[in-house]
Amino acid sequence: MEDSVDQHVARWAGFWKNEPEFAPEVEGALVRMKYIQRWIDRADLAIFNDGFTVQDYKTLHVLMVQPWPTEATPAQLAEALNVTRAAVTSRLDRLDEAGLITRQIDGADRRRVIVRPTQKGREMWNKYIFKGMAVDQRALAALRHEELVQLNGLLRKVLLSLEG
Amino acid sequence: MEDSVDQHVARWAGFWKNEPEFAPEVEGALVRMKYIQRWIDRADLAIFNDGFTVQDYKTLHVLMVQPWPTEATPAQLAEALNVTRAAVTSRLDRLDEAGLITRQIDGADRRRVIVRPTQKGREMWNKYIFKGMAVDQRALAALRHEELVQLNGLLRKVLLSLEG
DNA sequence: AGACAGTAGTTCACCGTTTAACTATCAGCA
DNA sequence: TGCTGATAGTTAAACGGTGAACTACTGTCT
Repeated sequence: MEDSVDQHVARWAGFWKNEPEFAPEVEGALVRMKYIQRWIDRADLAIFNDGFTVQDYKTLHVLMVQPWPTEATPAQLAEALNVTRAAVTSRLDRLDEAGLITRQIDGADRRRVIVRPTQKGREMWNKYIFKGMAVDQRALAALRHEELVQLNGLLRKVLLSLEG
Repeated sequence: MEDSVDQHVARWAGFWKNEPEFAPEVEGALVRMKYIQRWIDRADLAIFNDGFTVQDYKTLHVLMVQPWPTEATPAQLAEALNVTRAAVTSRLDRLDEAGLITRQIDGADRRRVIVRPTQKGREMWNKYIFKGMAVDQRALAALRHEELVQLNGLLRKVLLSLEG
């Protein structure tokens, strides 16, 4: 059965009939990933309707999933979030304001700031983490466990080549 | 062999040992897709170093891959680009300024604007389209053709369930 | 010890996007 | 024909991000 991407790709193939640079399976796979991502982004957005934004959540999340102890520097968070340190500064300002995290200057290296979740921050994270995972599961619900393993195998192969 | 995502997921699994809501294969697959997407975004960014930006390109691209005839309304472009119509307006202002597209009021419905690429716009698109596809191919170069087909099969299955 | 390059975080100006008005137009209906 | 509600696109203010300057601090080399 055909999805919307099959139609797109078929149309593009018309343009580039004789172009070896056009690989339908490559374009198809990437567009599909983008569509799935988009679907999840929209579903995630619907979860956060109050003052707590999806950026706030993601920032809190990368902090919470740090290896024990649960703490990180702004630079580490910036790397994990794929934003600049400047952006992290303003996000932390908001989280700090809301009492969800604390910032403490590192005694051993006074340039560094150590960010930690407060109790309230942990609770806020807990409130949303399962909703987020539920969205993810709904997104991939069409695949059986065996197919998920297969998918991960293929994606892992790709990622290893990019990371190497 | 393990990639970086295996490590992340293994750590998360520590948190949620007994939580049925946490599905390692689901989280793994989605994070991997995100990482691949991120790698491509960065590579794409490197292609556009002159005044022509990646947004300009993407806007031109979704216009060019329209079914014949090559024309679209701002609203269609906004949908395809996943941005608001307001954002499209400002993008089109730039493209118009640069002489890459034309805007013409639809005679049949004078609220509508029909956007078309100029000859110069077509040439600009042609200049970059193959570079973009080369990046895409490099991203998935680790997979053989047979594996790409398999990957598309799995992703198609997902997308069909989301579109249905 | 003092100079100096390097690093962590913040601040600031700029840019693109969003959200919310606002204008112009269309279609339906009294 | 003239309301009325809906729709397409634009405009304006607010927001979040980037990149570059800036501050504070560290570690090394002489």
